[in-house]
Amino acid sequence: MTLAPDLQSQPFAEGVVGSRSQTERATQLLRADIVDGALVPGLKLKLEMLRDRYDIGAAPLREALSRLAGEGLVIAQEQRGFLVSGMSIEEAHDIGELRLMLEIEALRSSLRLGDDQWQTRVITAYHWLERAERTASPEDGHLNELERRNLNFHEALVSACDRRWTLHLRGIVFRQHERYRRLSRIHSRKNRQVSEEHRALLDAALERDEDAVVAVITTHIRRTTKAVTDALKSLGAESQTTCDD
Amino acid sequence: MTLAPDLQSQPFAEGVVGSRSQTERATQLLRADIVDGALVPGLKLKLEMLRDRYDIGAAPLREALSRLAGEGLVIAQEQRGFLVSGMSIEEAHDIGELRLMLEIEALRSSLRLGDDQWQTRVITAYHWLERAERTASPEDGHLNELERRNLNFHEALVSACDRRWTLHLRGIVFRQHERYRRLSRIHSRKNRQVSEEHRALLDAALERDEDAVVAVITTHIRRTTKAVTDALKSLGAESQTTCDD
DNA sequence: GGCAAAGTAAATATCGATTTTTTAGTTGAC
DNA sequence: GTCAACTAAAAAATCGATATTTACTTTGCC
Repeated sequence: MTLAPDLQSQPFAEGVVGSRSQTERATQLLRADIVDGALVPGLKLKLEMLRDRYDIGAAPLREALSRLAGEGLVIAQEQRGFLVSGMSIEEAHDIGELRLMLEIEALRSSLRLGDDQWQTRVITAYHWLERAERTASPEDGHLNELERRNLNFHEALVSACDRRWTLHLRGIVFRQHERYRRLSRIHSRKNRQVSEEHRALLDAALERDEDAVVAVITTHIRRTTKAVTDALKSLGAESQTTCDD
Repeated sequence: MTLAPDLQSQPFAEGVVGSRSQTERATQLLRADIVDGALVPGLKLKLEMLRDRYDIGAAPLREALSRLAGEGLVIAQEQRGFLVSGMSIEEAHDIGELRLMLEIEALRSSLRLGDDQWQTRVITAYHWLERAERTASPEDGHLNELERRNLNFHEALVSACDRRWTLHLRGIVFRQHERYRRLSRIHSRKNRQVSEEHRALLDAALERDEDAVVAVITTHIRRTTKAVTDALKSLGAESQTTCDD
């Protein structure tokens, strides 16, 4: 069965705000703002407010919100509008484990199927990330850039996986995980370890050593998740709400 | 037919078609029609057609479709409307394995946390299902009823799980899996084995024997998935498309 | 003063009409 | 005959206005 021709290849997929449709634009903007915390967990998403913020009409906004509700970033409350889905320590843990499971599946498949192009994508993405990791600055724009390149690298690693549903769910969970990472600004610290893990990931991937990759990714994700829950605990910052209506 | 006694505990309070909002109604109707195959894979979902079919305006329909796109049942094509997401042998396999993974996680958690109420729910749901399984008839309405009670039973089993995201993803995948089961009418056959597995599942669950439950559910899901892919192979019926934008 | 009912303001949900884009069909030049 | 530019019809996306529903505030009663 033919693969989607145009969707995969490009490393720098997201962020294309130049979409022709308002709905698409709204979806991307909202997603970005929720993931990076500009729209805080539990916040009521009033249509008028969003209309002002993005200069997009109510209809496309509602469609975008519905879409995000399907992904679980937003909660749709019957007759009472939408709100940013909550975050909690328990969910952080849940998400972390799911991310690990899905990432492992996707990586295994990708390592088996990856061809030369894949290899090139991985190497390119790694160097791009590595460059950003070296210049550690707690500045905000840089943090965004780092997160973007991190996404890009992990995406490249699994980009040869042919299991569409695994990738789909992985995408949903990855975004949630990123949201938690960002909430608990764990970036500047431990950068050393994380960088080393990325390097190890690259090496093991290029060797097609599945077990090694799994071992590294497990440490990598578990460490991150641990840091997130620790940060949340000390923050005491929580909110509730389910991930579905 | 009166519905399940208490559908609360879990995130997915389905089945309530009497919702006040058109969007909710549309979401449920569309979901049901896609899962049971009334709207076939790959079908273009034209707004006018849906308006006639459900007597619901375009705006709520579009919102419902966006929601389903987030869940992966529907594909949203920029500026070219929506279509029912495709089905293929490869995806059947992918979905099957994901369902297994997620079901295991949810079951483990549920078994540990389940209280008396949970036990009651499980037993009730089992008997309800068992009654339908006994009267095997290939008639259509009965098939729907069977699938409904099957859903109800499995939902009851995991209903004590407190991992919201696991449940959310499990829900998405369960629906897809059901869709495949239905596409390849594997119901009437093998009913014997399936029924036995349900019984084994019940017993092991009430014993809180995690490993036994995992063993049974593994056989159960793998068998089902195998039957689905076999049926698809002989059917030769496939269609493509990705599950993400 | 506290509580409940009524009324007002705010926000959501939905419709109908308009604009834009895509798809299909046709014509005409090479 | 093939391809491309143009045109007409269809469909999708979006806006603006209206109808509902919810949230808030005031008022009247005990």
